[in-house]
Amino acid sequence: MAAAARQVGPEVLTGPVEDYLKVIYELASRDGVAATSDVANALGVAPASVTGMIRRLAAQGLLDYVKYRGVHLTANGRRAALSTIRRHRILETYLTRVLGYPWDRVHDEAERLEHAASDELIQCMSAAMGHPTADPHGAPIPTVDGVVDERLLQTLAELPVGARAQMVRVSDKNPELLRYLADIALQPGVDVTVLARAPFDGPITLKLGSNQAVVGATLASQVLVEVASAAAPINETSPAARKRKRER
Amino acid sequence: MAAAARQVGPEVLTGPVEDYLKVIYELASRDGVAATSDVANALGVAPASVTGMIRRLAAQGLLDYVKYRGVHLTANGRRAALSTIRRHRILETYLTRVLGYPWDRVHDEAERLEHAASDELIQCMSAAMGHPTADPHGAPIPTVDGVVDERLLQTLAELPVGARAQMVRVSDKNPELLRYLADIALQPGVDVTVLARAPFDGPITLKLGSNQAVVGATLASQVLVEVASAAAPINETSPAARKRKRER
DNA sequence: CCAAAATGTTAGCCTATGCTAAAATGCGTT
DNA sequence: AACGCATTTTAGCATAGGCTAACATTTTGG
Repeated sequence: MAAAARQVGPEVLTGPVEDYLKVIYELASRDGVAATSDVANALGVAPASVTGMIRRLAAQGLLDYVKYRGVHLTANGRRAALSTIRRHRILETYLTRVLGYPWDRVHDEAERLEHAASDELIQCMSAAMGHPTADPHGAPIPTVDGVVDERLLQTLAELPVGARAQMVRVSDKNPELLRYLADIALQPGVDVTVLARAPFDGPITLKLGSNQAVVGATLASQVLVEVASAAAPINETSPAARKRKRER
Repeated sequence: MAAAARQVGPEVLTGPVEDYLKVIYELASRDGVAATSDVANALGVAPASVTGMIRRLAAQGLLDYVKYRGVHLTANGRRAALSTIRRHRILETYLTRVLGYPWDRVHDEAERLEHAASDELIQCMSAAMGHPTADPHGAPIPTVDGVVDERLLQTLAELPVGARAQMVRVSDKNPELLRYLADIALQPGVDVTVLARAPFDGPITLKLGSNQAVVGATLASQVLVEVASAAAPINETSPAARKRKRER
């Protein structure tokens, strides 16, 4: 037996196991359950490998598994997943904010470090930054006790012409996209106004500060925003978000 | 196949492989070759496991192996080992200097992170500290091109009464020892004078700044020092150091 | 409502790393 | 020079994680 390992209750989690739990958490928080093929796809492994791993994880009580029906995490599994996600996001934030690591590359680095960094170190880094609540891509950072903001957001593609919103979040997994977003200054925290939309999912014209940018529908659908209505309640679930949830 | 991996030429090095190369480098730089049982001991694995791994590493051209005669690294193996050691020591230094991580615990943390951190990240950290040349325990940090100060040092136990020296280095592997050294303020950089020595490897009385401390022979033999002669040549090899080399 | 397509699981295999027990080798001492 | 002890290697096996090919089940479209 080789691989680095992490304690969780009496159990020990290897790097690959942490990766499985993480993607299952993410898939299942969208759809309720994670499908074998989606997990395989997210991890870049064969579906058969996922079935094998899932059986081991179910035996360890980290997830519930009904053959042919997908999986979801148990309380233990969820706790472990959130711990890994916390490590990942604190690392991304630290690398970006403190070390000036380029934001399109922090993902890969954090992806490896998250399995090696102790919770104590992560706590150190978090404290050094004044305990940030979101990573550089806008993803919420779970607390040590596993509390995380799971509110659903609208995508830029859903906004009507004239809408004003704040850019909140984008996936950290696509370096080219991230570099482009940095180029046009469309990053978490900035204000966006939709100036025009071409029909049939055509390009969307945006006002970004004093500049304008025209973005395609593919890009727009990856950018999550929060409509700039006066004092939006923090746990508000928008109609569009509910719709998205049902549809997946 | 699981485990994280690192590129080195066309080859890929897993965490365990990096660990083997590291301890073989350290053992062989003392004795010329590393013995199977010493490697097994250093890594906490069975001797038979070492034999197995050694055969794979020899096949990959990372070390030279003569059955029953021990191993030493090839140029490739040495390069890989120094790269890992560099990562380890930069990490230790960064954790201590920047994050205030306790010096008796940086070893374990760095031991895991060294396999996950990219050379790019390590370079970032090194730059952020102004490219330090020694880690918090006084161990020299190899440069990116694999140059490292390999000069041999005297131990505190070897100093005659009246000698003045500078504490240079101590192993990072013993947390209790490190905590105790911090307690008595015997850390890299401080000046030490030997005030008295009891016979038969008895306790040694030291002057440390304005304080005194009495240490046992076991501790003294783990603390490496440099005699405070006026302007010691940097590559000087003391008679005592040569003697140590022969004896091992 | 049923057959084909899509999805998921099983069977059998591979590699890396580890272990124990037994056999082989090297070395210090007489 | 040889014997016995310490060291090292070999043989055989285990576990985690991965793969492909074949089989099973679910979903979907006619």
